[in-house]
Amino acid sequence: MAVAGQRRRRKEERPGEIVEAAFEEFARAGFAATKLDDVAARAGITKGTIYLYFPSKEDLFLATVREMNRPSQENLAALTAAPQGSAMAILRTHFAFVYAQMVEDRRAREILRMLMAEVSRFPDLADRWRAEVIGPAVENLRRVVRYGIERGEFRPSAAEEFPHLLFAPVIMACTWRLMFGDDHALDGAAYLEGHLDLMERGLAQGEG
Amino acid sequence: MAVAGQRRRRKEERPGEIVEAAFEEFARAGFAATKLDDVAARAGITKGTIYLYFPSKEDLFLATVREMNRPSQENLAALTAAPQGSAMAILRTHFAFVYAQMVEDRRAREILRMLMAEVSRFPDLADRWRAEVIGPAVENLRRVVRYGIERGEFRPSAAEEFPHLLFAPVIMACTWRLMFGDDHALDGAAYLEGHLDLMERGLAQGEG
DNA sequence: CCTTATTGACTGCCTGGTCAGTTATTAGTA
DNA sequence: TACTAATAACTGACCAGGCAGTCAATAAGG
Repeated sequence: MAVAGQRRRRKEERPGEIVEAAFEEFARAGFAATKLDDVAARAGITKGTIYLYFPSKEDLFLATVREMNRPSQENLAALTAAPQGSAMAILRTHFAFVYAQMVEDRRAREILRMLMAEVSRFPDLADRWRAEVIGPAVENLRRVVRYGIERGEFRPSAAEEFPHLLFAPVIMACTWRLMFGDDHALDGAAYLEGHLDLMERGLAQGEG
Repeated sequence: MAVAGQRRRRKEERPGEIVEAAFEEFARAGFAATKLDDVAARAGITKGTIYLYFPSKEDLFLATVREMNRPSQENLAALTAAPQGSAMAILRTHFAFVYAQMVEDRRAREILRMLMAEVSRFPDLADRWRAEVIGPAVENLRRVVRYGIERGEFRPSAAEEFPHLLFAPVIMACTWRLMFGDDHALDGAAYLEGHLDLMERGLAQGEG
């Protein structure tokens, strides 16, 4: 067995390790300012090795974003199940999960930052992200709203056309934390509760 | 009088022209990827001239962000006047203005993008922005919510602690447009109307 | 000993920043 | 008004350093 710190042949693990290191560096410095030497150092290899697995810096960036998106894509499937019970209860569960995923988890936030920063360099990346991740998420949310309306639980509202309005506080919290850091983050539990409360009142059938 | 296209001495106008050109380039390419030669070309001068007015690329970036923030800062003052009439009416006017300012105006959106992309490089920039621009805006919104509660128009809600929740759809629309382009922008008027409608229902005193 | 994953020194290009020189402008003089 | 001198805004050629990408040499594994 090879000694740690020495050269080892690891064809299988390398790409994942490189992407992992690349994510940290891209998130820290942005695409242009990231040095492949630093990525390599973080992965415990040298720059040359990166080029055995990725043809260019741009390709490495693309691979990184795709890889980091995978968990949320996979989790989305579970949420698309046929709704039952109170629509509001579904929304509660849904948003509790989404908060944990997008606001609390640093990686998801950093992906948002990276995409926003680099869309002009990779226009098709944003398109794919919308088509594969965001679009379905919006559609899923819309389905729950419709379900609530059919059930007589919700009134008809703009939330049916723009489920984005319901999702907005998540993006707000995400952006806030990205910009002002963990120290100034909005209090997670209270904020989520407030979000759900306002949403419930906003959507509810009421006052006759 | 000097002929157009020839060298001219313009000590007064230069800084503004350079900042203007820098904004376009920074917005297009981000901080690291922006070339000062391009900025100079856009401003109709050469790189050397930039260094007569700004000591470094970083200083130019800072000056650019500050300059672009100025209009929204100045407009904010006008909105902080003593509230009167329906609180909801104030919110309507307020958000109509904010939409025009932040969602429709490309420059404000690009500022958001630039700040998000580069905050890690300029931590004090984010701090100042929060202290000077965002903080007062949140406070202003909170004042209107309190006014509405005192008036018996609004119920007590999380919007008092987190006015962010009311502002969130603006950030959402802003972010959406930044990422997916003008072609996929959310329909401005209908979206704003939906935002206001949900907000009104969410905040309103009602159902006894 | 053969294969191949990995290295690390090397290249060429790019770009932030410099500075000696150039030219428009203004002030001074007649 | 015409000419000259002094000033300083502006230029552009020029470094110096950094970094993406290359490749011949090396060493681990079978």
